[in-house]
Amino acid sequence: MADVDPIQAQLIAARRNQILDAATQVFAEKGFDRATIHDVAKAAHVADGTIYNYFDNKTAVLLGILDRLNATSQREADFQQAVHSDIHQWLQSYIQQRLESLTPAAYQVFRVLFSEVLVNTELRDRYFAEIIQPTFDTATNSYEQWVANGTIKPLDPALTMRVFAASVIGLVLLRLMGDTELQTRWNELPAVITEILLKGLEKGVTNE
Amino acid sequence: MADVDPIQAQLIAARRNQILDAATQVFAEKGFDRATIHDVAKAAHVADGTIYNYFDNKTAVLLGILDRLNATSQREADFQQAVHSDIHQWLQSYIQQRLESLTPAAYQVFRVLFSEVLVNTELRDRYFAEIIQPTFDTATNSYEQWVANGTIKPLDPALTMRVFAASVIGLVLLRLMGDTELQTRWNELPAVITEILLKGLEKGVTNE
Amino acid sequence: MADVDPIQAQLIAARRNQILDAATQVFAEKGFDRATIHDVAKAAHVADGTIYNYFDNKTAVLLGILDRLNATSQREADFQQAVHSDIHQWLQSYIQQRLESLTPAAYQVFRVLFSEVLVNTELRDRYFAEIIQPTFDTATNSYEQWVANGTIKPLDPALTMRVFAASVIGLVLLRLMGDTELQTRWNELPAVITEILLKGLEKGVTNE
Amino acid sequence: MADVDPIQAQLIAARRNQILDAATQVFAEKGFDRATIHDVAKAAHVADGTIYNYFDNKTAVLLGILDRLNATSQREADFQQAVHSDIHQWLQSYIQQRLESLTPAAYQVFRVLFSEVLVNTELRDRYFAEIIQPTFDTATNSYEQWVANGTIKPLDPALTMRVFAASVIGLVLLRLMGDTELQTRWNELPAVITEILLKGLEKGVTNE
DNA sequence: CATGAATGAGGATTCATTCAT
DNA sequence: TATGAATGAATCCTCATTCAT
Repeated sequence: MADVDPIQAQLIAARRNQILDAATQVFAEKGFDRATIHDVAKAAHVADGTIYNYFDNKTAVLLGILDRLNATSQREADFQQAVHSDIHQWLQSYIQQRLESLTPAAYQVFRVLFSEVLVNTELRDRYFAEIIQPTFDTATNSYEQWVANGTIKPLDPALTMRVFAASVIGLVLLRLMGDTELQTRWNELPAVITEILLKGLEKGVTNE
Repeated sequence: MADVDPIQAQLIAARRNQILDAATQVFAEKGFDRATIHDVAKAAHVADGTIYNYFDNKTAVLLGILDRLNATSQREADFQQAVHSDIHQWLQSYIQQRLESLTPAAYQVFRVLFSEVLVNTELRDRYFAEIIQPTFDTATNSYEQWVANGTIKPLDPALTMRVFAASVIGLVLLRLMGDTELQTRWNELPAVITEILLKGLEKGVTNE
Repeated sequence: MADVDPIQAQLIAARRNQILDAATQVFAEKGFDRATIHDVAKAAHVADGTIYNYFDNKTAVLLGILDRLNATSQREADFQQAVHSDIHQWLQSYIQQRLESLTPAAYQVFRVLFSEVLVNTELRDRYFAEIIQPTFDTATNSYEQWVANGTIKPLDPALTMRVFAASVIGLVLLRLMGDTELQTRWNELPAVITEILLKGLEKGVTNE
Repeated sequence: MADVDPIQAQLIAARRNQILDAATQVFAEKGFDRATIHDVAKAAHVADGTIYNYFDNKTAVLLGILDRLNATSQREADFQQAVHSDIHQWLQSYIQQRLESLTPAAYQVFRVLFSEVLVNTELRDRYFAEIIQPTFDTATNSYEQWVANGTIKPLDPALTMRVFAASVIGLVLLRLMGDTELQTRWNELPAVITEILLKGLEKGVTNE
């Protein structure tokens, strides 16, 4: 009952992650409801009961996946702060991050999360409050600075950022839905998106 | 035992639709797996067993929802054909249709469908083959004509159309995820999207 | 509501038999419980509900099969009476009747009946009281006459008759269980049985 | 994860047998289909779900009963081998075994088995291939030896052995059908059967 | 009488969760 | 802590039966 045994804590964290990795995989393949705790336990190479030493119940495992994503995007957001002064850099960085960081593992996380978020009010509220909303707030902030800079058209920041985010999220969704074209040409996308989005926004280009 | 009694057929179709309406509602609220046949039956004001007079099993009800969507988008696609000659018109029409036609009922359909499609391989394949792929094929076709017309930059058609579609689908997804900003300002979007997307694509504007 | 319209009565009887024929077939193939009323209705080329115009419930259909068998064996028993004076004739007649009359249809009746009788107390009691017991009583009666005649060893009549009956019933059972040897050589059996049973029973043969 | 933990294995076997005992009892009383898993679980003093830790489904429980019978008769058959040289001994042994070993428990097994075998093709095939056919093969073999010995009439072995078996099986069936006469005088039967069957078969007696 | 759609009780099966070892 | 057998509530689905047409 040592309050904080660092070795112990690391072991616990490692086991939690082992279970979350397995759960992500399994949930993505079968969906949260069709996947059983037994499936997850098997994939994590532990006994069914062991899962309950680390999570209160099946739903807590799902929230655990969300929490890890949350922590990850927090770290990424912090990183963002530093490079948001220039829209070109920011967009580049944003799209790179969102698209190129879509490793097979992350891929699965979104599969599970999008799927559940759509039909699970509680999860939806948490996901929106913890991940989406902060992202928009930061982005909108940056956008207003770029407009003030005079580098960007003074379109409505909230809606414009949402169109930006939507195009990226939408591409992820289309890929998750099985679009092979996107899968094979994924790394060509940043250039195309930047071309489409920016060339219509840069002040100097449109105003004669 | 008449092969096709038209009155009988209509009654059957009506009852099927009654069940599909209820199922759409219920599946959207709870998710496909968490919703029970009893829930659907109650919402449709029929007995549990009645569902099975019209559908082989619970999965068939879900596929029934997909089939109706399929029929609907088929009709819409036919309508599209007529007005695709001009990109302004087409984009207007496309975005209007996708965004403004998002009635509360359609809204629910997408909730269920996106959620399931993400984690259900069979459904994903059907959805992609029957709805997404044909849409892309038609759109890519139109795009190539506009490029030939000289009204549009010669970007890669496949990827460009996907960015277009993604921005619309992404907005739907963000709204389904509970973004209140999008919900309240939904009808402002077509103008914003058109502004962002087109101004970067029209040849005369960017060149020179 | 005519009390006895002979034409009507015949139609009703015909329809009842049509249903019982179908039920016999279906019950024999799937077993009473696994067979559904719908199965029977389909086989009888009537609607499900029609069956309930002729029988109170599913069990009553089964009892209807028993009743027909009952009537048949009653007629056969009456016929027996006439020819029971000589054991050779009687045995011949008995075995012929039981074995050779095992038409495919009758075959199915026994399948159903044996199967259900074994695990259905009510049916068992009725079957025994209405068919088996009377047969034994008649047979025992005859046997005692043959003993009095001096043509037969004075073994215990009740047990001996049961061994006789058992050998016949047992052969039917073995055949119902799928013994192909019995199936192909079924008509050789009367001779073999008679040889085995009688040669050990005829007084003159065993006593020097 | 030891491959075979003998203690564990014994516990599992014990629990399996506990369930099979209960199932035999319950199936015999109500019939396979009318008996519910809940009935079996209650009789076995376990929860419904526990049954499924030991058997794939309800049918597998029935097959488990068959398998135990199979194992038993295998052991009995081995025992038979030793004493089959003399027909008197063999018949004595065979009838003793078949009739006297009809304990109340075995009694129940036959009730279920006969009942199901009659209307379940899959079970019928297995039962015949695994139990009946081997018995006949062994018996026919012995019979041919006795004929060669000159102690027995050269009747057709296959049919004769079937008449033998049929008389025993038939008696079991008659008893299962509720014949009280057989029930109370069961132990007199071996003598009667032997008398009837053998006296007609022994060469010396009939010839001359 | 014949029909067959509607009913809903009943039952096989699954699976999250507990807990003794 | 790790285990996995036991549990029983929950759910899909079947099917005997009814009844309006």
